[in-house]
Amino acid sequence: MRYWLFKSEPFKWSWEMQKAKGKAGEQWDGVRNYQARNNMREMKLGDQGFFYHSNEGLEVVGIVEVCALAHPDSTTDDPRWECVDIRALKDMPKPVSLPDIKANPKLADMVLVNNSRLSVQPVAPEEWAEICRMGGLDAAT
DNA sequence: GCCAACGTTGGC
DNA sequence: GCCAACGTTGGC
Repeated sequence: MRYWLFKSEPFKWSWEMQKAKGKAGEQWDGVRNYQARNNMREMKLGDQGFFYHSNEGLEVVGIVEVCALAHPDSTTDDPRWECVDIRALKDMPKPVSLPDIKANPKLADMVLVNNSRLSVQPVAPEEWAEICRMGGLDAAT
């Protein structure tokens, strides 16, 4: 299983909205960036990801799970763009903020720190475990 | 609201 | 295929 990070502006698509979709989940549409799309193509069912609020909040607020493989993005006719479906799994007991992440030497290599503009990013297992720990989650569960 | 960083586009 | 111009993103 691999780990990812999904970034969204809460104005546009917030964690609350994602949770409201429940188990059915929702397609992660609107991505118009090749790197982000390629990341989504590599996702498998059951892969997990952080849900990060950009622009406002600037923190990891929850954990999601991939519940549909990459398929055409229904919000565009352009066949280049695809997206996966994700569903909310659980809240971060304690949201992990960007300053917290930047302040942690173990997370210095995170894509979030070094390429803040990429909206769908891979997360290394060690980084996943560290952020779960910071957020008050046992990484094993 | 500003500005830096990055990705994409298009002319040559 | 290169590179300048432009648009968008996102942190501050």
